[in-house]
Amino acid sequence: MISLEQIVRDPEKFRAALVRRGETPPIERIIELDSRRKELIQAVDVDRANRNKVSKAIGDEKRKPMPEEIVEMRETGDRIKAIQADLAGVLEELNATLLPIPNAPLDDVPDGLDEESNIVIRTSEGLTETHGNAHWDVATELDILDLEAGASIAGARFYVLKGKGAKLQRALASWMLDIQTEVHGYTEIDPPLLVRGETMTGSGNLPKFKDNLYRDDDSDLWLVPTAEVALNGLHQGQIIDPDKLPLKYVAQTPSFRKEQTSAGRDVRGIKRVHQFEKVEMFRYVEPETSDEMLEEMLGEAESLCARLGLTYRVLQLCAGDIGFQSAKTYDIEVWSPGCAEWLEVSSISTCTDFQARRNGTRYRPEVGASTKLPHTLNGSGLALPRIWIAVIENGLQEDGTIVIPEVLVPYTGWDRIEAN
RNA sequence: GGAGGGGUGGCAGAGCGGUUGAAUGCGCUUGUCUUGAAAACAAGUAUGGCGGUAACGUCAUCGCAGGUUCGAAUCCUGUCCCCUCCGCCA
Repeated sequence: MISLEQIVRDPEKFRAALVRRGETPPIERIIELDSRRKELIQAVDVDRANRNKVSKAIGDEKRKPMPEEIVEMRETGDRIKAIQADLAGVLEELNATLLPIPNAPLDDVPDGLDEESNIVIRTSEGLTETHGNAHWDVATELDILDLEAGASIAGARFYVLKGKGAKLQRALASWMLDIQTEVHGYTEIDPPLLVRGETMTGSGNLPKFKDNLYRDDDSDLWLVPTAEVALNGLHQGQIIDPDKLPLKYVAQTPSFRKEQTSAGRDVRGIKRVHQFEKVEMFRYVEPETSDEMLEEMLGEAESLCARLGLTYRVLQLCAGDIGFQSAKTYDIEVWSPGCAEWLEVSSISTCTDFQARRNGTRYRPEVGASTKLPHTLNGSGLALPRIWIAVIENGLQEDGTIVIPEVLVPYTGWDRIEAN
C-alpha cells in the first residue's frame, strides 16, 4: 500500500509518479475520505473522553450513578456507536480505494508505458544468438518431457518431466539453493504453498489479481503464485528487533498461476505453464540500503546464469512495465536458441515499503528507537522450467544429445542426456 | 471427526465488572557505586490514531469481531489460533 500520509502531504508528486505507470489514482476522493476520517476520530474522542471521565468518577467515589448521569451517558454511548459506524464506513472505503493502487516507481525508473520502453542495460560476454531445435521437439524426442501426459492429467499448460529431464530440474534447483545458502548467505525456507487471503493481500496479489490465482473455497486458502507471497508473510504484524536486518531468505517452491491474462501467449512447450518450480530470493532491508541491496541481488541472479554458461541480458523495466508492488525492476533473460527468443528467468524488484505497510511488518532501527517500515526486495534465482529450457536448447549437440553444464554434474551424476 | 484446556506487555505470569495500559519476576536502557566488571540500588522500558512547532494532551488496543453495562482484560455470542487425550491417516 502506498502511504496515505504521503499522498495527503504531496498529492501532485504522487499523482505524477503514478501517471508514469499509466495510472490515475482517485486522489481527490482519498483526501476527502482522509479528512472525513480525521473529523470523525476527533468527534468520537471527545465523547469517549467524557464517558471515561464520568465512569471513572463513579468508580473512584464508590457510588451508584445518578439517574441523570445514566441518561446522559446512554446518549453519549449511542452517539459513539453512530460515529463509530460512520468511521468504519469511511475506513472501509479508504482501504478499498488504497489497496488497488500500485507502488510508485522510483525516480530512476525510465519512462514508458509498455515493454517497448524497457532498456537493455547489459548483455553477457560472447553474445551468440544461435538457433536450433526447440525444447518441445528435442526433449520429447529424448523422452524427458511429456506434454501429452501433462495435458491428459491436468489439461493445457501442464507438463510432465521424465527420467533425466526430471532429475535435471531437481539438480538445477538443488544447485541454485546451495549457491544461495552457501555462497550468498540466504536462509533456506520451506513455506506453506497455501496461504490466507490476508497474506495474499500483504504481498499485493490481492485484491487486484484474484483472477490469476487458484483458490480453495472450502478452506478459504490461496495457492501461491510465487514464494514471494509466503516469504513476505513471514514477519507480518511483527516488529523486527534491532540489528536483525538485512534478513535474507530463499525458498524453492512451486508457483501456481492461472495465466488467464496471458491466454494465447507462449502456447508451445513449457515457457508459460500453470505450475512451475522457482527458487526465490527475498530480503527485508533498511530503507537506506535498499538500492545497493537490489543491485546485489541482481548480481547474484546474474552469477547463476553465468555459472551455467548461458547467454543472458539484463533489462531495466520502464515505469509502465514494472509489477504492481514494485518500485523498480530488473529482468534477466537468457537466450533460447530453439525458441529463438530471450526467456525471462528472473525478475528482481524492490517493493520499497509498499508490502511492509500492507503487512504490518516493521523493524526497530536501534534499541529504544521508534519503529520503521523495512523495504522488501524479491528476485527469482532462478525460474525453473525456463532455465531448464535454456540448458536443454543450449546444450543440444549435433548428434542430438544434450551436454549439461559442468556445475550440475555433481548433482546429476551424469553430464549428458541421450536417447534411450 | 469426538472430548476437554487455553490465548494478557520482549518473555514468564497475576488480574475475572470500577483510579488496570494493566501487579510481580526476568530481560533491556540509563544512572549511582567501582580502577574496570559483576553484584546491589534508583529511574525508565508496548503499539497505533488524533490535536500540537514542541513540551504535552487525548483516544484506541489484554487473539479478532460484535453484544450487555454509567463503566469490560474481566460477563455474553460468534470467530481464528494454540495445546492435551481419543479416533483416522501420510
